[in-house]
Amino acid sequence: MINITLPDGSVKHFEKGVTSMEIAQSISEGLARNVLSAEVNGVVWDASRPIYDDSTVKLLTWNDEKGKNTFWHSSAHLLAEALESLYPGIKFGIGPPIDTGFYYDVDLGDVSLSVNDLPAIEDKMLELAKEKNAYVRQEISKSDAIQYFEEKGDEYKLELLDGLEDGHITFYTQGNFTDLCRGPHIPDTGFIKAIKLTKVAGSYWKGDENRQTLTRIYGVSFPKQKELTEYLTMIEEAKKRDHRKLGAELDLFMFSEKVGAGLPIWLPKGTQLRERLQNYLRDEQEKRGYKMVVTPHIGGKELYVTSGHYAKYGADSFQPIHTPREGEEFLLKPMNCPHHCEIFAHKPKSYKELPLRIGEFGTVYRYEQSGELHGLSRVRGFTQDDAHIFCTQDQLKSEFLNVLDLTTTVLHKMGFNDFTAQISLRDPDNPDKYIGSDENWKAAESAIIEATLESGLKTTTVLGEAAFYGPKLDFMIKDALGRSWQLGTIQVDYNLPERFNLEYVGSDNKTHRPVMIHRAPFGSMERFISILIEHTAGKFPLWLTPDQIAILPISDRLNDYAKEVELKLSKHDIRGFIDDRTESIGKKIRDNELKRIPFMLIVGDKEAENGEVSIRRQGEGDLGSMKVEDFVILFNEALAKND
RNA sequence: GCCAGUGUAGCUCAGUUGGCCAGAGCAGCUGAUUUGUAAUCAGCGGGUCGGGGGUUCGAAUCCCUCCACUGGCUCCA
Repeated sequence: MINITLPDGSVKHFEKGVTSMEIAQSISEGLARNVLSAEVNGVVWDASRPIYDDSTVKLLTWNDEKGKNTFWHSSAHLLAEALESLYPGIKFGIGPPIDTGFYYDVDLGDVSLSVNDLPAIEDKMLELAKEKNAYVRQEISKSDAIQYFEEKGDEYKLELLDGLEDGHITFYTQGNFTDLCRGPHIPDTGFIKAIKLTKVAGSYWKGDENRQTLTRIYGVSFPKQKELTEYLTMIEEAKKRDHRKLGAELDLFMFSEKVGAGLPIWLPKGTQLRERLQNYLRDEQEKRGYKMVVTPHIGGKELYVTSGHYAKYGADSFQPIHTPREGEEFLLKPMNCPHHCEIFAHKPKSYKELPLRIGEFGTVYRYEQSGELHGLSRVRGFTQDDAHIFCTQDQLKSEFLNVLDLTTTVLHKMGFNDFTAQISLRDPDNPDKYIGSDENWKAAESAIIEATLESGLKTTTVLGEAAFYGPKLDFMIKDALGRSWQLGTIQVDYNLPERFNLEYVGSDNKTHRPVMIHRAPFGSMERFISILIEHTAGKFPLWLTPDQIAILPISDRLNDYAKEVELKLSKHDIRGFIDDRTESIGKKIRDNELKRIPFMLIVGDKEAENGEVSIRRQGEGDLGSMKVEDFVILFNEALAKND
């Protein structure tokens, strides 16, 4: 007999070799039907795997992230089985679960797959799922495993096997499909009731663009049909919030092929929004001791040779601008820091001037790869809410905390509460990718880690994601479709001060090298606004939205009264417009609802007589009539609540 | 940049076994209507079918190429 400890702390006795499934059955049949896998002493196992020693066991179902992972991992195997039966002879890369669903990378040889082929594959998967084939685990020697895949002719699996240690290799088989796999898996394919293959994409083997292109098939699966239907509805709703769609509907921005791909054009409404954001951010920064500057959109090529950027990015950037003077070359600025370094170097600096915080809404141009462009999120010309802080080594941590406070303050003001701070450090296996000394890197990395710890932010740490000149902290946030984007960024840099030979005179009357922090709380105005649009579905906070009110006269004869109302409200800094088109009131309401105008003020003869307006709140409907003065109060209350 | 897909009027879309002057709704314009909480009615104008090249008696439709966009991959100073 062995002792099994359950999450509630209770201990039950079972025969040696009991499975998690059997433990579930001992609790209830219903639970047993829903067990996907189990966490045994902290490791996720197959529910069907025998347990031989005293253990702590947590049964995992669809309600556990780890249970879902098992489910989706098994679904990837089912996809592979379906693919192999439909396209015999294909080779398999990897097929992991992801945040939502799973994918499998396959080499289809000469076959080219499109989304039109997916329904047939789904059907095959469902057919195989109905067979309720068990996922059977098998420990196998490395030589036998190699022999299996050599006979099958799957060089990808052989390459994966190459990195595995003999004695720790397992195969999983369900139906006619066997895969090299660590597991675990769900008991049988019958658990998978609903499947949607969502997209086909190219991917590089091992993520290396110099290696084979594989076909990646993405899918998502569920234990109940209803959950798939709900998921699909959610995706449809998310698409309605897409900033590219809303940006066009709300007349915020546009693109023009003639102007160029990835070069957003801000329309009047979008410009109002953007400038209000900038003003807000400028105020917050000036409160924190930043000094704003303006620098040109171009810079001499030597500037970027000095900074080191020309050597690293020159070939893949917008190419130099030439002038009538032979040999003279300028580059569109891809970042603001070299200009700011020149500002620092302009006059001798004393330690008394530090920290020096130089801020600029600086527009930069980067020749992003064509396949990368994406609405406002990834563009070739964008405006950073940039600043560079020059400080002493001692000031580094407090400056870092100051920036963390600024960033979290502005993100919260915008209603973003769900973001993570990603600490990006060096790839220890690839020191050649980075410039700067080892000591400096270590000092910078520990400064970031310490400050972030003190701030109490939700963090993740990723090795190998650092910039080439220093480690960084990025604020990651998700768009409507769950894709993760980097917004704000804070980067420590020991490199540029050296390259620009920046110095200050210390209290010891000796020269010292300042430390530099690059930081942008929004990242770029473009990307920030793209995320803001998706999070608010176009219903911007009242203080920020381009038009706060629309006055809708019921007929032409009320236009004069509408103007009176508009004038009164503008004296209270309430902005908007009169919709005096010769349209029915129903039509005007509909149009202004769709434009997400927060308040509609409907004025007819009754209102004009009494000095009133009839209020309609966007998305809520009629709030009844009130005096104009009372509306001002109502409006200011809504403003105060940051609605 | 790579893989796959898409591109017809300002917008959403129909039209593809190649064949009369390429259609609809919305938007726009003109006129009528002066309207009470999500679309008033009528008339009119509007398209190099993404650009270029080719096949064909004939191309929106088939082929090549370039561009843009979409979904991923890679990249992101």
